[in-house]
Amino acid sequence: MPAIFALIDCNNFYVSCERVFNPELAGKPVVVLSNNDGCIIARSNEAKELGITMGEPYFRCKPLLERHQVRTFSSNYALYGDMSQRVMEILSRLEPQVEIYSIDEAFIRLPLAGEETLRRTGENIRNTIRQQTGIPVSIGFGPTKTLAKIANRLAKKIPEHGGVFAILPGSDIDAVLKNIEAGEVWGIGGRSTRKLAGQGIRTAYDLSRANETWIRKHLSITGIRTMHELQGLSCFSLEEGPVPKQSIACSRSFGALASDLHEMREAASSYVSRAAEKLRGQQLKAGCLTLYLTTNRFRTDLPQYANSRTIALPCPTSDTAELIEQAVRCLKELFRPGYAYQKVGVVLTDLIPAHIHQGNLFATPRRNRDNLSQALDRINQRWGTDTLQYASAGLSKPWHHKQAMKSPSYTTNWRELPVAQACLPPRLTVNAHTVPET
DNA sequence: TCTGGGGTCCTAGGACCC
DNA sequence: TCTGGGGTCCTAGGACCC
Repeated sequence: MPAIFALIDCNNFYVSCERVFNPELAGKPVVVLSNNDGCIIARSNEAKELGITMGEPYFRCKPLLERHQVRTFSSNYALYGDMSQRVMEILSRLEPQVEIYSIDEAFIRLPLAGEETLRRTGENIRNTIRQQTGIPVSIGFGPTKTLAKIANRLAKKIPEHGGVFAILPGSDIDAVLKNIEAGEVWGIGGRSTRKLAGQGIRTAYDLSRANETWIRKHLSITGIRTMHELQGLSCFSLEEGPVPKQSIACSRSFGALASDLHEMREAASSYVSRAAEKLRGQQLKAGCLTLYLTTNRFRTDLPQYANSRTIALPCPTSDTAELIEQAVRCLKELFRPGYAYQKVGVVLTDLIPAHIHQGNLFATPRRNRDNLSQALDRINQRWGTDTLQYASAGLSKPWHHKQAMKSPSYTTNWRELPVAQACLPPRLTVNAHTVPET
């Protein structure tokens, strides 16, 4: 049966999450900053209109933000992650075939139908999500994922579409593609855009009619797929169910540049702990650990150094202590005194399911500490991150990143629940903020 | 002074095998 | 003087995504 794809995309997702619990932000310019309050990663439409660009360093646009009284937030991933889960659950209730593509996007696949039917389906999804979470979404339909992405962009960009737009097979797709720049196409980044422009390929339409041999040579097989998708030939299928991860990483920029091995060791231990927690959360073990460190590449006035080291673990593991031990070994090898470091990070790879036990003939067997890890995770889930942690991660954490303007974790922390006030009879106020006895 | 973090896929080239 | 062909695996680097 012929099918059609739809892309459901939350509008300005992080900003919308902040607005759900802070209605006075509606209609005002709002931005959300990256970790460490480094740069802009989400903007409300009002903020976009002020000319604030994606990825712009905060310190550079700060005067503009202040001049226009733009409400500025540090990123609050506990909130965004939880809101995302709610949106995806609703979508999965409404539609049988769903692929969660990112924190704020999902593809669905549904039987091909007429424009009116699709519009009604789209509006129903849009209204249900809006009503049950407060998050506004846009929906684009298309015969391929790439075309659904373009339809979504148009649903968002042109207010007359009311947040839902369909590109139907058999319709005048070329006319739509002629108004889309090549660089706006999913999978065509900055480098490819420049290469294409050199060949006079400027629009999505041009790309759909380009010379395949040239595309194959300069944009590889992925470019060919994108080209076919623009022609309406589906090359990317719907990935349902969780796709097993190839790697799990954790890294942060320091709040201030660090040149002390002891501080770096604490940070590395802390990131390893987080990565190991994720690993166990997905019932995986890692066979390989990479540690990397780098100075601040923007500080050209300072000496630069970046390096990484990868080691195969004696046996695949998810044990925090063991991973910390290996990471610290790498760190000591990589660390050079005399540099101001900006970041250290850890990547776990060669992931295998935790229930597979592959021994190593030459390694000294380790005590199985799965029970310890489980207890650790349960305590931290129940009482909050880092209630219990390894001492090597340090307590004062001077390297910790900035997060000066974070909103409360409204939906994931009992102590930060929003306060609802009912003022029914005069002078009687009910404060519904409850904190469980601990 | 201050510039994020976590992922995926593809390719070319080297090393190695028979 | 002459020096194959076919294949795999690994890695680093590039490009892209949100």
